[in-house]
Amino acid sequence: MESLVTIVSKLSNLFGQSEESAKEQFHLISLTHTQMHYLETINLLHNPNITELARSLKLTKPTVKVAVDKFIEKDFLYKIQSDEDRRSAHLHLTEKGKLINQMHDYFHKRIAELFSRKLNKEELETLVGLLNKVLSEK
Amino acid sequence: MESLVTIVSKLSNLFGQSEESAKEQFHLISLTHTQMHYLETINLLHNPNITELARSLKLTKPTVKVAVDKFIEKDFLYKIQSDEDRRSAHLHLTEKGKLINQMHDYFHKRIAELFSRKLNKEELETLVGLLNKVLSEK
DNA sequence: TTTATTAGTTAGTATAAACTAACTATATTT
DNA sequence: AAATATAGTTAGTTTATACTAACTAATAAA
Repeated sequence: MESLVTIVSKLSNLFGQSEESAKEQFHLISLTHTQMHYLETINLLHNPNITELARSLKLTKPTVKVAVDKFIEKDFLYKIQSDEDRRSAHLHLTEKGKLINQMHDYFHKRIAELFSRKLNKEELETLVGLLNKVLSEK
Repeated sequence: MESLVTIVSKLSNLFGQSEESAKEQFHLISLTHTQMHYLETINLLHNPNITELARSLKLTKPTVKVAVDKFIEKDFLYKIQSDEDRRSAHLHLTEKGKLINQMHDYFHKRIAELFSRKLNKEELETLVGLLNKVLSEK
């Protein structure tokens, strides 16, 4: 059990460092952790309005409004007015905003590559099977 | 290969969520990500002085000084004047400051428990072996 | 011993990140 | 039609996070 906890700790560090390095690679160092979280959440929610985004982030609407305005200013986001409800507008990621997803994909690929490099085909299949079991529901 | 990247992505999410939930459990939600990073780095460096901490965090000394003063104010850190060099002081974590490490330990244990719950003894040994191989040097 | 370097601090500035209170305009309920 | 609720905004405030420039005190080099 002791060795398992140690491995989890090392794995956690690997993920953290790998994400940091991917962030550099994609020239996203200027973004704070909070800002990354905004863009990730907008991507996850699929063009939310400000109310939905604020609820998901557990922040107030004025707080989110200020942040969103800065993203629009910096060309990471744009708004589209809703047809159904003219009070509301949906947030969309620009190409620049989508960089964050690409960065995540890259970072996951890099770790997958490390796995592939260290293990042979058979070992890799075993590992995938076991991790799938760990990550399965319930 | 596709499935491996998917698993890495899920694993990454598991780690992220697990850390968030551990942070709540330890009443550390009031700390920002940046502040967590300070305390983690101080722990890692083992009682650094401000110059060493600033270098490691890649920030200027005045920036770090301001942050450290707030931590001292809030009883997360204390300073001990150096005997060898009377200009310098070493930073120490208080019991409250050490909560961050305990939180990390807890979060790693929780993930280790999930692994143990989903796999039998034999599978667990195989997984530990494979992950060790992945995490080995070079 | 004078000079240069180093550790830490102080002061001033800028931006990010959060809040509450109060507002406008549109939609919904009564 | 009038009252209520909702989406978004504006204004004002606080604290965190970063910087540069300039300083004091102690140490190391010339």
